[in-house]
Amino acid sequence: MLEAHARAGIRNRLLQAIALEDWDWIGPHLEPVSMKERHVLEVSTKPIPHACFLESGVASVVAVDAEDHRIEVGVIGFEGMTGVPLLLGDNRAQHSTYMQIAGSGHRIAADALCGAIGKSERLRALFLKWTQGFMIQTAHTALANGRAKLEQRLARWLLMAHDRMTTDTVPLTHEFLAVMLGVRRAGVTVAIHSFEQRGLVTTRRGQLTLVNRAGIEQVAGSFYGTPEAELKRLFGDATGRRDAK
Amino acid sequence: MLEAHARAGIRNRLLQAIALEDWDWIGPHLEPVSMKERHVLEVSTKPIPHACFLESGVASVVAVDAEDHRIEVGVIGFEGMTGVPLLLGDNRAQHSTYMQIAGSGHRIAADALCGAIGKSERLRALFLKWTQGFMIQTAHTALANGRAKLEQRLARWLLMAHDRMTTDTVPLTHEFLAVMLGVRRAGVTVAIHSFEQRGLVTTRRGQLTLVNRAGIEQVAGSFYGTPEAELKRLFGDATGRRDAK
DNA sequence: CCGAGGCAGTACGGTTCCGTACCGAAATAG
DNA sequence: CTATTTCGGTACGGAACCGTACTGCCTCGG
Repeated sequence: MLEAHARAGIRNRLLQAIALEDWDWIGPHLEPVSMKERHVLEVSTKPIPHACFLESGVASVVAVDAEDHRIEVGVIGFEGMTGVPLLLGDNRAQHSTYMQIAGSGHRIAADALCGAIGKSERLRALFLKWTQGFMIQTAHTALANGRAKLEQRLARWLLMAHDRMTTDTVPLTHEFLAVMLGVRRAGVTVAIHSFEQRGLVTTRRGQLTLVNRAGIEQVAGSFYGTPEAELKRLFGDATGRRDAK
Repeated sequence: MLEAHARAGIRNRLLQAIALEDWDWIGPHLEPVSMKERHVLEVSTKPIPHACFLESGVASVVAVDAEDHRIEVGVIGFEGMTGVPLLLGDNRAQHSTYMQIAGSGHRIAADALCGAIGKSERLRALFLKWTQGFMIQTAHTALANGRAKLEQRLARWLLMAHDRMTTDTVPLTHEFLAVMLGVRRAGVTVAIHSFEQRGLVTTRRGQLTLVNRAGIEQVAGSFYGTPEAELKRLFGDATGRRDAK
């Protein structure tokens, strides 16, 4: 539960963008949550209990098929929300969603969210705009998966994670990066090693630090950037790609 | 323009699913269109003039990036509609959309569509349900692009096209199939040749006929089927995967 | 009926990435 | 402080697919 006066500390871009008149539909239903890495938000084929507006951390949306092939189809941070199907009138999760990098946020019960967007047209429009941004990200993930090389995809992933973090260090093992990208763990190791030798990142066991963001952007090329630019277009410059340091 | 009494001949699943009370928001604004292959419906970065409810034919939604990498991220036929961004409050096309297989349908001006979903809650819910189905398809395209082999992806594409056609013959060159899948033209040729030798398809210059759909489904494995099953779940058995013959 | 252009078949070296596996090093638990 | 687990580095053969290119055939327009 979060009263109107508590909005000041909010970092989530979607909550920030809620009009004052709409806040009462959402704020009182928000419940602060802190989530460790691998915390599960949605399970494929099961009902979605809550939507979550992240304040920090990064969530992964992972598509799964009947033979258990998996791949990440989207990344969500403080710029957005989980539970997109709820916005489209579906209460079942098609994909699995879990925290890839630990963080916190505010969750709202599925019913409360559906009620809110049923009451306020403006609120619904805001969330649907986010849905549009997320769809674009998924489409460009499909593009990268089909056309980009491993190094480009890894660079893209690191940049997307970095956009959603306050530090430059990604606390992830090669194994998990490999699962996200749908490639071999060993392939990730080699790629990271190459990045390191080029001075783009430094590594320690279980973590990786971006030291030359511009260089990583160069590796990713145009596979990174379009969804970020579109989010800016949809929401204004406050959201989207963070400037290189 | 299509009056209420003209609904009888409609084959488009979404138009069929419109409640009688809602028909007046849509029907009078519909304009019949016939479109050849490669007819352009939406151009990346430009405003979307119309949404289109297909009666026949297949449209491809193709994501493009700044360096002109392209790949198909979705297929639309008589089960759905083009112009998804309009439903989410965005009037710009992020992707290019064009007819891959010639067909006909009914189009509605962007303004009229937005007006209609603004007036009828039920109508909006219907179209958003389609949006959800389309998102699932895009996500599974990302999955297939990242994890499936060329033959599996080709099989998946043929099945998705077949679901949306009334004949078993796909009038496409290897070149265009290759563009959709984001692979070499020569790679498609070899894969089709393999299909042919296994008795799954027959080919002529510029066209390909499915003769053993079950066999093709076996090749695609679980990379095909999930979005189709979800569409069934969302809309009932009338839509979705067509039974094998 | 013939010429031009589009399309399919084939080839070949090269690259990327996979599947698998092994080992040492680093963190963690007891 | 030691034992156990997890993680990263490395290796190797092989499969999949690429980029490129050449050729012959089919189809359609004239």
